Amino acid sequence: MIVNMPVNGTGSASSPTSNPSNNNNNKSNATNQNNNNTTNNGDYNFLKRKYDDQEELALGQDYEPIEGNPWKKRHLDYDVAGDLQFHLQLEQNPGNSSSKPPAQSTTSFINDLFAYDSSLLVPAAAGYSHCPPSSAPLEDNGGWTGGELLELDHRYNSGLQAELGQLNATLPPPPSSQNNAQQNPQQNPNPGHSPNPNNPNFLVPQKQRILSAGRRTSSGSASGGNEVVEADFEDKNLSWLLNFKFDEFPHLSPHNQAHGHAVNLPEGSVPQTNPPNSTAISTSPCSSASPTSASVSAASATNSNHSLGSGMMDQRARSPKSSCSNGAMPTGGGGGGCSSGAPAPSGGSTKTGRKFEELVMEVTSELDGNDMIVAEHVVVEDTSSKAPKKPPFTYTELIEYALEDKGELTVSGIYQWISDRFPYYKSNDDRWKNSVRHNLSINPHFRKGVKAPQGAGHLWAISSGDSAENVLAWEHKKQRLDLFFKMESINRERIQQHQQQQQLQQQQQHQQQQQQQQQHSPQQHATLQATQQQHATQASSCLYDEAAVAAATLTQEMMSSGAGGGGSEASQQHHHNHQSHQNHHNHHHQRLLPFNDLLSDDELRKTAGQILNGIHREVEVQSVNSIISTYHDVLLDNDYLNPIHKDVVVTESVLRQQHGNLGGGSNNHLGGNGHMGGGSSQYYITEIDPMELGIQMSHQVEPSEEEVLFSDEFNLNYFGYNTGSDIVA
DNA sequence: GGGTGTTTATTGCAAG
DNA sequence: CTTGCAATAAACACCC
Repeated sequence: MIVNMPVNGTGSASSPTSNPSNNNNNKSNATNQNNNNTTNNGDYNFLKRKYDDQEELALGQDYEPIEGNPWKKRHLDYDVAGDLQFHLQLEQNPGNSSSKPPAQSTTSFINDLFAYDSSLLVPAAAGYSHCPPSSAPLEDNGGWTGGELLELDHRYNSGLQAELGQLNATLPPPPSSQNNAQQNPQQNPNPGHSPNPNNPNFLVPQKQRILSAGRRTSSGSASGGNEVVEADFEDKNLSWLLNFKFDEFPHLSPHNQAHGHAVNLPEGSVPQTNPPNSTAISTSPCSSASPTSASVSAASATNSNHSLGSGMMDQRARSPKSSCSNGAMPTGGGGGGCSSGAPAPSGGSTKTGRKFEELVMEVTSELDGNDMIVAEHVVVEDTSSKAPKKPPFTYTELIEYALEDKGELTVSGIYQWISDRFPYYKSNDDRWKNSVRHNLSINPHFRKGVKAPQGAGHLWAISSGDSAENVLAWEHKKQRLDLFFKMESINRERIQQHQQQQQLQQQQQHQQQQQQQQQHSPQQHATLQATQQQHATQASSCLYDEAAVAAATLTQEMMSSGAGGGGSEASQQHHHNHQSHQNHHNHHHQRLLPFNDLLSDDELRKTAGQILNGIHREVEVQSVNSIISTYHDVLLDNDYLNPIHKDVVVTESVLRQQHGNLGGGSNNHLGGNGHMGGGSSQYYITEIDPMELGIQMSHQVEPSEEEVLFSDEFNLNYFGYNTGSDIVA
């Protein structure tokens, strides 16, 4: 790894990493470092000692002061030797000690897509049924447990990892003969240049999804996928998608949003109304949505060859291993590990056999409100008899949520934030707090800021990281959190419905019995009434489980912050009466989602372009491998952005000739070579001439059909092997 | 003394 | 089986 971090004239405040004494594990030295930190306002130990001796960053060189989370401009380039050089530059001076980065352009864009996401997911497929209907009795193993969420996350990532593996094969070789990248000699005719921006295949998946995202709902049956899906016709070069324009998606324009970005729905989709069965969809508690997600050294977090990062990304990619933290964690056990050390480990079961697609559909169709069949499959979990379940989030995530939400918090503030939202951590057992402190210390993702105004301790914040991958990674995490509360909310709603049904039945029975008892003893009637009252009381106690409290807290906080700016820590702690807030869910959702920092069309387009182009040579990476893993990991892991079937893309990109219309198309630039096989539907370019777009096709000589079909992993993945298989997420 | 911050060690799990 | 990670426990030191 070769890292070059030139100083860019933005101050010379010292940093811990510039202090050689920090590179040891001597405890006294560590303490000294802390002392030093506290004397310097901009001296954050964002690169912790644990990793100092592991990373190969030029620690002796000057680092930028990270005070105020300055945006850093990362630049990737090759040096004369052909090695990748990682440049880190400040785009602007840090303003003050505030941890919130000033710019949210990228985030805003991602937020658009994120909000967009809910309308992109495939409606519930008819016929699947893996859960008891809503009328089923409450069961302990029903509902969405943390394990399920993890499972969902895992399956989601696993599928994308496979996709990533195929995509990697399409990446261009590095400029030199070094073997630090996966190479595909068929690609990138200009190996001497920066790797990815000129490689259309590298970019297409994202563009493709976004393109289809904007038009999916108008496609109708285009995603049916009955027809034989054939390899993309126009070579492995999918640069035609560069024609993609955001102008086609007015809903992505901030000018079309009255108050920030509401939940954007693609054209033709039904605006979300709060369906009778739907519940308050928790907005993100991290409304600020600062794109400061991953480690300041995102490269470290994504470089598989180094353990510099704490594994935020890895953790996400391997979320199942966090199963020890979910509700299905093994009970009992002893000692450390993932066993019970937490306050109240609860039982529960996982549904590992459940298909990811089903899970996604269940969750997301609640968002759409279009298919309440899905809601019928969401099982209610009666949590009244159990201690709060451990949330399916790692301590790192919890801390990150807290810090992203509040910007800066003391340790006690982090405690408070977590315990406010997760009653699991309300326990008197403070062992988890030790873990929180431990995480803060060892995880370079968190940085210790200035001393707290009062009391002991310091303010903690997220280490800066503005790269698109970090933004997307954060969005992914945020979505997970939203998903968690969402499902808990749904679960809670179901409990209520169930109780209402029960009460209704009881009332009916009561009336019937009353009629009957008019002919019998009045004493029996009184006994029956008492019994029914008792049941009703027990049922009502089911309402306020962990999720209820958490969701209520979030909702109230969102409402207050949306009305008058960010509330203080002390103002967030009202947990009651959450139901009343649900009635105003939609309004809150629009108002409170972090879409306030709007961009102009040009900015939006530019930002989108940066993301789609792999940040265009400004990717924070340490090697070509890192480019691959970083970019793909994040973008693909966040594939929820555009889970659109290729058919939709092809059809709506005017690349498909309808059944029977093939052949003889005068606008077919590729003529008869467009035939991609014996299938009944064929893809070929109709009106878009890549050359007109200034796109140089990778094959100047038309390849053979077989070559086109089988030489490109991307096409195989996206256009060859997925016949009729809808990509759900 | 309690809160905070750091470090080390251990354990269990999942993935390779 | 190895490795990496998260969770947990514990010790220690500093600060208020």
